[in-house]
Amino acid sequence: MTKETNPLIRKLGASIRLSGEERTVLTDLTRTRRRFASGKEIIHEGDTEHRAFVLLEGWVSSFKILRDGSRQIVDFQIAGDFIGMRSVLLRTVDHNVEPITDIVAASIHLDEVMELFSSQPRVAAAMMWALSADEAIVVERLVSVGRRHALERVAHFLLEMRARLRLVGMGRQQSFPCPLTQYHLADALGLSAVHVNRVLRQLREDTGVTFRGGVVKFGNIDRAMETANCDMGYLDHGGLILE
Amino acid sequence: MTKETNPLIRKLGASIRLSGEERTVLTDLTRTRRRFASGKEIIHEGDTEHRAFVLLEGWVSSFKILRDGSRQIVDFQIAGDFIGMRSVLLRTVDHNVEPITDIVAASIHLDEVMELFSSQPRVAAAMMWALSADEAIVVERLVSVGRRHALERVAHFLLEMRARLRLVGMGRQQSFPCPLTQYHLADALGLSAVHVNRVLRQLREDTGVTFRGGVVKFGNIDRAMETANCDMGYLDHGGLILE
DNA sequence: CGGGGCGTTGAAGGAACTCAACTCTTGTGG
DNA sequence: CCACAAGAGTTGAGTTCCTTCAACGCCCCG
Repeated sequence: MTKETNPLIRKLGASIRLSGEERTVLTDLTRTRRRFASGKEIIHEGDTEHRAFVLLEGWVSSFKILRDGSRQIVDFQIAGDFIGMRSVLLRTVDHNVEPITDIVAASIHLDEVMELFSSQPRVAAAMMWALSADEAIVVERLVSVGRRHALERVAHFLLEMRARLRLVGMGRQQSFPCPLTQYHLADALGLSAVHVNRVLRQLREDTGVTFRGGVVKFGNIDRAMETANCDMGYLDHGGLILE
Repeated sequence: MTKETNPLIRKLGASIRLSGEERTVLTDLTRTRRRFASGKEIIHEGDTEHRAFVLLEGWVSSFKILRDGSRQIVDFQIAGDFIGMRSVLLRTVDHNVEPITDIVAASIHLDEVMELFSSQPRVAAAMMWALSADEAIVVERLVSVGRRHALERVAHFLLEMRARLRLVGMGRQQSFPCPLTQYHLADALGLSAVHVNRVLRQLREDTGVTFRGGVVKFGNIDRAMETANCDMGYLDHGGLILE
């Protein structure tokens, strides 16, 4: 088997063993590719036209804006992740999506997905599995923001991104590329940017983690894990239960 | 049409117009009923045996426990809500579920749901719609915990529960039954119980909202809405987009 | 070379927490 | 029927974590 370059296939392949036909279906599904520039919102809260995508390259953030202008980032998406699926069945879109980098995404049509459920139930189940895993990430973020201290929150987040990226073959054991700013961290973790900065410094001093120049490096993974006070179990779902 | 008493049918009926046959299917799905006592966990984190339910009577909480013993409640479920669906496709269950009151629930088997997708695609879509709406609630809670002050958070939460209960025909314009304690509020909203108590007092003085004796009463809904700084749009999904 | 985005640091203030004591209610068993 | 315990709610005092405000440095790009 050649090394898989389609990140969706790579990701779903982690949950079930995909047949040749199933790979073809997924390849077809991600055929209509489109580029979007960083910083230009592709989905807006309140839209009635629903758009869903599979992200193939780059990073995006999904977020909500409050009346007072503050922002809560719900999650970041990386290659292989779905975008906008959560509200695709609802009347109006309930969040915004903005590329953090320039991205390549494949647009998904609701009809295609519905069709998939009857023609390719295994693939559909694998999609549901991936969406469940995405939801688990949001839930874990809620736990972080609700009950963890800033230091734990940041350490936990960086380890989470490391694990997610490795799942789609990006990043290494001790580091990963990361286009986020400290403002992104702040808005994702319910902190102020100033405090994120201070916490990053402490994290650097304590565990050798650096967040600079678009790269996150871990000096000592174990110490970072300890600081995060977490085992990342919710990310390693170990394949779809159907298999 | 007689007044619907099955809360699942009532809820899904809000998203699509259900045919007689579809109602029958849903009635069958919720036929195997079981009682559980309050306080006795019915789903545990780490379980490999997966159980999903539809809640028919009572309230439950879904939560995670951290190493230090603190608890983050992810969401409460009320009549008509699904329980445990999020991790039903994952290898291990990633959260705990505990009845807050004595409950009646119908257990759902994965096979039945899979079957539903091929035999009753409209019903399946309605189920997905409901699960999307549930996820929207979790996302909105993340926004609350991340970016709203305690007073807004509590006001917002009480208004949210009011809206959810009305959707399944429980509670009134100005009040609803609520078996939660201040500790539940605290753990759901990322606050301490002591602070919840103070905030409830302020809310009572400001807007006439009372939280006592198992009942929440709103003195002045509009002022409460103002305090919550929110429009509840994410709850009113106005039916499935397919229709 | 000037501006803007991002990062860094200090100082001061505030929102929420912890600790601790006390009250109120409820249920239960003597 | 009362005593008592356990759970829930209330309040005060002191503390901590995090925020806000403000200033400044860096670096890249137009």
